[in-house]
Amino acid sequence: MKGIRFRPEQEGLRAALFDLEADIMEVVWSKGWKEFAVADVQRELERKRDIAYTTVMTTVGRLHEKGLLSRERDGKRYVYRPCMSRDEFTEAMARDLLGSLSGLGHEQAIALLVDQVADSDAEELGKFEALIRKKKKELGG
Amino acid sequence: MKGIRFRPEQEGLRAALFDLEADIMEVVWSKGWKEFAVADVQRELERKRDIAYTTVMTTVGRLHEKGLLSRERDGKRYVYRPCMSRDEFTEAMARDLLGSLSGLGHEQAIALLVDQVADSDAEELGKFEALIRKKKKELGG
DNA sequence: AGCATCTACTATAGGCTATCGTAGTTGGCG
DNA sequence: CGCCAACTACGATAGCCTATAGTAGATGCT
Repeated sequence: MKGIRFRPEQEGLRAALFDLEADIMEVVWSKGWKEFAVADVQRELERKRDIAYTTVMTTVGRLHEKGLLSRERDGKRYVYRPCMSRDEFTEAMARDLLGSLSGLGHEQAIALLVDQVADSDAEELGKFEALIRKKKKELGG
Repeated sequence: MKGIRFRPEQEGLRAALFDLEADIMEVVWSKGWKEFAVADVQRELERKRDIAYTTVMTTVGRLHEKGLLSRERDGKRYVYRPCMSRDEFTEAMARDLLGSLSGLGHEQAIALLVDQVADSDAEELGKFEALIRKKKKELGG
C-alpha cells in the first residue's frame, strides 16, 4: 500500500484517503461488491451528484495503484475487486500509523496509548493487561 | 497544528514533516536554539549542502504557518522560536495519530499495538505490562 | 452501415513543496 | 555623505499530486 498519507484533521476513512477515493471505497464496501466495473461506481455516485465517468475512472485507477483494488482485463474493460475489507483496511492503516509512531519513540507512544485508553475507559485496562500476558506466554513457549 | 499529514513509509520526523521542514526542525532542536533568524538556519544547513537563503526562508515561514514556530518582528527581520520541544512535538503527533485511530475501536488498536511491540522487541512487553499496572493502581486509588 | 453507448487514454486546473531571482533596506567604510 | 556588500522579504517557477473532464476508439443493436 504505497502513497498513502494521513490527514489527522479528517474523520474516519477520509484521514487515509482523499475525498473522492474515500467516496468510492465507501460505495464498494457498503454495497459489498466482490467485483465491479467503473460504470457501477459511477452509477452509484451519480445518485448523489453529477460526476463524469472519466473522473471516477481515474480515481478508481489510483485506488488500484495504491493497492486497494486489484483489477483484471475483461475484454475492453477492467473488472476491479477490493483487495481487502473495510476492517482489514482500517487495520492496515492502524499498523502503518503505529509503525510511524514507534519511529518517533516506542515507549512514549505506548505510554500515550495507555493514557488514552485509561482515560476513556478504565475497564479496558484489564483487557489490555490480559492481552499482554497472553502474548508473553506465546512468546515464552 | 494545521496542515500536517503523515507518510508512514518515511522514518521518524520525516513521517510528519516534509524533508526540508524536517531538516530545519532537526537543526533547531538539536542546537537547542530558543530563538533564531532564518540566516542561522541557512548557515547551518549550508554546511551539508548548497541551499539558498530564500529556500530556507520559505520553509521556515511554512513551519510558522503550521504552528511549529512562532515569530516576532525584529526590525526588518523576523525572529523565530520553536513552539514546542521535539518531545512535545512527538507527543502531539502521536495524539493526533491515535485520534485518527478512534474509528478503529480501542480494543483493536490495543491488540495491534501489543502485536507490534511484541514483534519488534519482546522485552518491551514487560515494560508495557508494568505501565498498565501502574495506571490501574493510579485509577484504583 | 449507422448511431448510441461504453471505455481507456490524455489533458487541464488547482493545491502544495522545494527552489531560487529580484528588489528593497541597512550598516560600515572611504 | 555616498557607495558597496550583506541581509531579508516577496514573488515566481518547476514538479508532484488530486479532481475533473474532453476526446477518440471499440462494441452492439437496429
